[in-house]
Amino acid sequence: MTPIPLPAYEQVKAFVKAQINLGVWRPGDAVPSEAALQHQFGVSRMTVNRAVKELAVEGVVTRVQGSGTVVAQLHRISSTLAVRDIHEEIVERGHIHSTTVLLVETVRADAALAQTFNVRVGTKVFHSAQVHCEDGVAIQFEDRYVNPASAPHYLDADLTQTTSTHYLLEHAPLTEASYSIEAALPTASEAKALGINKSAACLVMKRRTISGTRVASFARLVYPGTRYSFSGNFQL
Amino acid sequence: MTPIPLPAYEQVKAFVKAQINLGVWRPGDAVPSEAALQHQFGVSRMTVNRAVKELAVEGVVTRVQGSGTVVAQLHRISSTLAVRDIHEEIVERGHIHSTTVLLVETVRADAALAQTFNVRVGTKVFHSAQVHCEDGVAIQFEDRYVNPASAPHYLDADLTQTTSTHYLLEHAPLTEASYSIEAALPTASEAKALGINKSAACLVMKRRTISGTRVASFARLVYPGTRYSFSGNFQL
DNA sequence: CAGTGGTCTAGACCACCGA
DNA sequence: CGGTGGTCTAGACCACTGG
Repeated sequence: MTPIPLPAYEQVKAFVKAQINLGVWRPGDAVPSEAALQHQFGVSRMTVNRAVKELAVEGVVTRVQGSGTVVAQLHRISSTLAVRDIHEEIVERGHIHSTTVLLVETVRADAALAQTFNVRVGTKVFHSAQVHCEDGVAIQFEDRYVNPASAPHYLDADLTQTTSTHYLLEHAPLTEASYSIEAALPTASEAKALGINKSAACLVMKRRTISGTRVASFARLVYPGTRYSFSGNFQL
Repeated sequence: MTPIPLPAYEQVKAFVKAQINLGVWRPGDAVPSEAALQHQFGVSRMTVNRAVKELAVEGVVTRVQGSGTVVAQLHRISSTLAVRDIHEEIVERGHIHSTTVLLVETVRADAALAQTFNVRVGTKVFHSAQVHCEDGVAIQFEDRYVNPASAPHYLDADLTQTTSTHYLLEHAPLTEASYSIEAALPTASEAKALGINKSAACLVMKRRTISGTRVASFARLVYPGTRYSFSGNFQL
């Protein structure tokens, strides 16, 4: 099968995972100590340590210093939900990305915006709205507010040539982000811009990005439920 | 600040991340080689290797054997979306979980089900439907099909005492799962069971789990959009 | 070819846990 | 206290990349 033999640490990982998947070791059971595995496989402790450490990172086992390693109670069904630049995402699927810029303006922060950006009410904030299309079909409405302190020249950006996500990553290095995904009906203007019915369910992602010590941007991304979905795969 | 000094590999990681976040090293720029960092910090190569390897796993840098290490082009905004047992999730929030079992039955697979489970049309498949409540408020409709080959006694499980997720994890060790999240309107029966309006947008998660070589279960989970959201946080 | 990262060893010291 | 995992070293050989 594999002309190139697996690295030693992968063999150790495979062995441990096999015991778990076959039900030989059940959740809560102890996994052999590093010393035991070291002798069993005839490898150094560093190698065994790497194998088990990676399994711990993957959530397959739980380690407690001084106590030992046990099979994780609930193999959590988790996977990395990657939030990418919409342009890259579309191009990677081999499709054509186009965008219509609906609005670019400067506004004064109201109470809600001020709280989001952690600034005083009345502070200037940039605002843009656009629709992203994949092969001509609208799949995302992007309503974004940008902190001028993080990207002072945001209004000069040509959003038809560079996505705002990309522009911001270039000009305000990302240090932190938080998001939420929920379902909602579109507003009247969103429905119109997306070309969908007002009663069509949409995925709404709200995302706040932080650059350094400042809140750099807040975006509300609306996806028609029938045209877009998040998906993921999880192994182990 | 820190009474306990950071491990050496963490110091190396912190240094590299700082250079990136401060904009000293831009996306695409080369990161110093392991040998260079080794001399700069006066630590062994294994330690430097661990630091940079972890940054690569986190997506901060990209490594190519023989070529070198560069700052990742797009710091992907990604985070682990953990899909947990609904019971655990509710209890962890300090709330009370209750469930109403609407249906438990055996059905014959139609074409779609047969394809999902990779079995022949007409094969027996278990089916259950229930509503999960948090402090008495319905937050999830769970429509689930289970492969008898993976969990032959699923029908005997008391779903009011054990969630089906938990039961399946106990009886059919999880090896793989895939899911998708989209927005949709509930079916008439789902709306009724959840006690929501038929035109209320919902999050719909479809999840297929694999145990060993068999598809163990397929679930359709419907969350009222106004009562539930997925959220996550991402750093670095 | 020289430089890079990928893997591995045979030690070592430490902090922590449970008995 | 002995056993555990967390970290670290100073070497080493290899596969791969680029010029």
